[in-house]
Amino acid sequence: MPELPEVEVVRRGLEQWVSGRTVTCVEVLHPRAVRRHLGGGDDFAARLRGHRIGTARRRGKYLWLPLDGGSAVLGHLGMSGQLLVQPEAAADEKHLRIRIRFDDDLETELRFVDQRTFGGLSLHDTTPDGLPDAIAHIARDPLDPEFDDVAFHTALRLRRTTVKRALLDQSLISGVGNIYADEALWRARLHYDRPTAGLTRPRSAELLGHVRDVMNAALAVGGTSFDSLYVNVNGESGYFDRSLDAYGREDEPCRRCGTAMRRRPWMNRSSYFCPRCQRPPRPARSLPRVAS
DNA sequence: CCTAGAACCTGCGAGC
DNA sequence: TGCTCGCAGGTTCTAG
Repeated sequence: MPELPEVEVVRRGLEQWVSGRTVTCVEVLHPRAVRRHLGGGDDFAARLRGHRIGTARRRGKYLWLPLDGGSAVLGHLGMSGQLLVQPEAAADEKHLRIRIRFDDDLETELRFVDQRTFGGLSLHDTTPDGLPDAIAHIARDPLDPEFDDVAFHTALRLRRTTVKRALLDQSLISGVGNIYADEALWRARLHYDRPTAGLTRPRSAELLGHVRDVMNAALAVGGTSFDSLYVNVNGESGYFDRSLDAYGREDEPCRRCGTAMRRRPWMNRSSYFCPRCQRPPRPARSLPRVAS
């Protein structure tokens, strides 16, 4: 479950069901699931054993479990990853990659399940503010109280790129993925191919406001799930798919003006937009030179 | 330095 | 029925 609201739903589940417990046993069933852990699967398991898990944290689409002793288990769900709290007796999932057991008698275990293996877990040292060192390059997310709106606008103006690319750039703003980018752009009536350099302060502030609004709305109903791939730690789906205005709505009427929504291939995926509310930028041409 | 595109995986549904 | 193709909520590495 890829984007910020879905990852936050998982983080809350981990905080409730895993934080405070002590690891006894770790089983790595697929090496790709720990590929970001340089020491490999055996090292991952050995370093985790015996440690108590602190409060689950998140930045953008990354989440982590701080351990006593100053390190942390960093997790990313990729495209199809799930973190599930399951009864120890429950049958293994087909794509179970990592199992973590605890020393208490709750008889539940933490499972990392991932069909496409783009996600994974790894162990890292943490910086003084508690951030795993491996994600120092990830920007704060828009729901972080310390997110710097002015710096974000300045960065947009400096980039020679387009607005959707910028929204998906996790070093500029984290947590936004393909769904919430399209939703925020639809709300802001901005075409995905608009150059960021032309955005005014009010325009980028408005866009940022829509990013926050749509993410908070999704969070309130447990996130977006089209299928059983995207679930919380108890395997339950969210309901925000019913409230999507742009993503996945090709040929359906725009909820503002009734025009048929369009889908365009974009960066090996898709962009959904209203051709009337979200007018494309003027065709690219060379910038006029200053008259001499 | 910066930006755009391909690569990394598995599975599902549509079309032939 | 069975095959191929296109498509999927992401990140990272490479080429230009």
